[in-house]
This record gives sequence, C-alpha cells and structure tokens, in this order.
Amino acid sequence: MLSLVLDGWACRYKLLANGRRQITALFLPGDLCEPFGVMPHVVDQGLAALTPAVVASVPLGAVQDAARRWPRIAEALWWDLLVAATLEREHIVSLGRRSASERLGHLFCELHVRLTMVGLADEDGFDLPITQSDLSDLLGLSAVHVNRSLQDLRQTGLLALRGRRLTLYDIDRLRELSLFEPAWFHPRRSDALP
Amino acid sequence: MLSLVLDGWACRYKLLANGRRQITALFLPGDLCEPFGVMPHVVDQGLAALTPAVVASVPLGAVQDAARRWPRIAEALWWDLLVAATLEREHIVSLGRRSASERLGHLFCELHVRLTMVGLADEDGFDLPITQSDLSDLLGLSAVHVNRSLQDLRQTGLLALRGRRLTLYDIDRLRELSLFEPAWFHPRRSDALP
DNA sequence: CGGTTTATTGAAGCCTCTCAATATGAGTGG
DNA sequence: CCACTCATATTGAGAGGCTTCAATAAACCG
Repeated sequence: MLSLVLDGWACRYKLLANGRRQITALFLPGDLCEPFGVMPHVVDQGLAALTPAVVASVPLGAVQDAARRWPRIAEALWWDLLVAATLEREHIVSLGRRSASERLGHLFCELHVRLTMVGLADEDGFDLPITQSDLSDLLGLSAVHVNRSLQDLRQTGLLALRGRRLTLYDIDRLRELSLFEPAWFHPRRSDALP
Repeated sequence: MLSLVLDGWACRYKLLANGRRQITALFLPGDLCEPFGVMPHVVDQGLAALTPAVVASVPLGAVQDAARRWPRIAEALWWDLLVAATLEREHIVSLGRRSASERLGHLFCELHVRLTMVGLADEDGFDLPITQSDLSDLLGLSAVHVNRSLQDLRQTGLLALRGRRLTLYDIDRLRELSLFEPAWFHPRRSDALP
C-alpha cells in the first residue's frame, strides 16, 4: 500500500522501550508516507496522524503498473524518493549538530519551502497545526525547551507564533541563523531515473 | 556511478557553515554508498573514506541493465535500499532520544550485526578502525565526551577497546542498555519488489 | 461553562561542551 | 634503535544548554 497524504499532517515515529518518542519523518499534504510504497513489513516504526488527516491508499500493484506504463509516474516516484532521503539526512544533521533554536529555525525554513511547493504557505508564513510537544519529538528536545527556544526566536524578532499561524518576519536571517542551505532541494530530475 | 565498498570504512557526511561535521551514514565492506546508485547530482553531502579503502564504481547504465535482466539483482538493490533507509531512521532515533552511552552502545550493536553479516566480526567483537573523533561526528557528540562515555562502558564491564579491537563482553546487556531492537533488521525480501 | 489539552514559567540539577593540558601511540628518518 | 613528530587518546576544570519536576495560565472543545 502506498499512502498519500491529501490533507493534514502525519508522521513516522518510533517509540523506545523507555517511553520516549522520536519522530522520524513529517508528512505534509502531497507527501508519500513511504518512498515508492516500499517498506510494508518493516514493523520497526509507526505511522500516525498529527492532525485530522485524509490519506489515500493505493495498492502496490496499481502503483507498479502505473509506473511501468507511464514513465512520468516512475519519474515522480524516484523524485519523491530522492527528496525524502535528502530530508532524512538533513534531519540527522540537525539532531547531531544544530542547537535547539537552530533546529527550530531550520525546520521552519524547510516547512516554508515544502508548504510553498504545495500552495500552503505564502511569503509571510504558514499554518503550523501541530503541538509544541510534537515539535519536541521531532527535534529531539523536551517540550519545555522547545517553548523557550521558540520564545528566543520571537524575541529576536524573527518570527511570531500565535494560535496556529507561524509568521516569518525575516526569512533570510532565519536561514542564516539556522544554517539552512536550500541547495539540497534541487536535485535534477533527469538524474534520478534508474 | 554506483559505488561499492570492497574494503575499509567510508561515510557520507555534511559540513556545516560553522565548521561542524555530521556523519550521515557509515559504509562498511559490502555496502553501497548510494541506494540503487541513485543520487548523483545531489551535492548536499560529501563522501569520504574513514580508513584506507577500496571502492568499486559501476556506471549507472550497467546497473540498470543488470537490474532489468536479472531480477535477483534488482531484488538485491531494493533490499539494500530498505536496509539503508532503516539504518538511517534508527540513526535519527539515536541522535534524538538516546544518551551518549546509549548511542555508543547502539552503534556497537549495529556494527556487530552488520559486520557479522559480511564475516568481519565474531561473537567476541570486531575491528573498529575509526577514530574517536569520527565516532563523535557520527553520534553528534564531542570527542571528549565520546572518550568519557567509552570509559563508562568499559568500567561497567560491557566492553573493552584496546588498539583497534573492540571486545564485547556481554552483548545482551549492551543491547538492553542501548535500547537496541534487532527486529528492524529483518524485513522480508519479497516485500521489497515494486 | 466545566473539563481537558496545550502553552508558559520557575527552580534545580545533570549531561554534555569547550578549552587546555598531558599522555600515549604510530610512523619516520637518522 | 633512538629521537622526533604528528595524530590520537585521556584527564581536569568550569560553563552552559537542556532536562526534569511541578505549578500556573491560556486555549480549545463539547
């Protein structure tokens, strides 16, 4: 089954024996929950909706047929695979080598790019429908510290977060602070086809 | 180009603007540096040898031909893709939700499994040819703290590290301490084929 | 409106970091 | 075989980032 998020936010996560949760990937509207639909019986991680969500499920066989028949579909699937892998690697970099504020800033920059691509963000910002506790599980922090780092970013005048709306006042400065390098977002499609 | 490590250890890494390095994936003998050879013009990360290494390079075209002609090859490539992705996700979990000692222990457990699969480890342990500084860049820690956590593990009687040889005295206890769950290592091959 | 989730704040402590110095080891050339 | 050098490992001390626990405020929901 290939799962496609149509609306809402979802994630893949792992629950450790000691009760801690780490979110491994975040899925926005338009995202595939598994690259290529591959990865069925790998039970090591769970899938969850972070907001009410609408998800389309396509049987693997249908995906394979479509990919075989229309090269553009195969191309899109490879493209998705590449982007997802890149995001995952950047996630590792964030958790390993970025401070709390940098992680938050980097995430917001990434979300801004991704949401813009599907028409869910404008220049000023976007809707952030998940909780600070979710953010903490995504960024490997405690919820309390997420809250405090968020306040730092606000007091620096970089952003505002009221209700569910995140407003970005100075994206360039936020990117600089977060060591965000959007270069990784543009692999050339034609290279992806095996 | 699909790169295959024949001997030695290599890695994929990212260098941040502030000079910090994060290793994103570790490649042991037998590993492909890019799943399916995909990912050429994605310039966001670098490839480096951590020890003197021998690497085979296969032109992408040849890989595609082979995969098309012999299903077993395609199957193996998908298998590799799955395992690499799983390792990457587990890496995220480690960086986000495991302490320094747990990260080290988990890494050693993982390496023990992977090296055993290619005949480079026995029950007692294996050769660890990389430096503590490399370990720190892999685990998102400082080199100093890697050293101290290593000493903790030694003093607990779980392992020894003399020269380049890592000896594991009590793998079961190490796995428990590190929240290592080898379940993720056994997706069923037949599920992988798209 | 009452009840539940989420956000915010305070205080204390531990884990991990940085800086800096020393020790150990490996490899080289004399 | 020794002296020298460079990389790696180890140790100490102090600081800071982040965590935990716990309490309060604010927002959301039926």
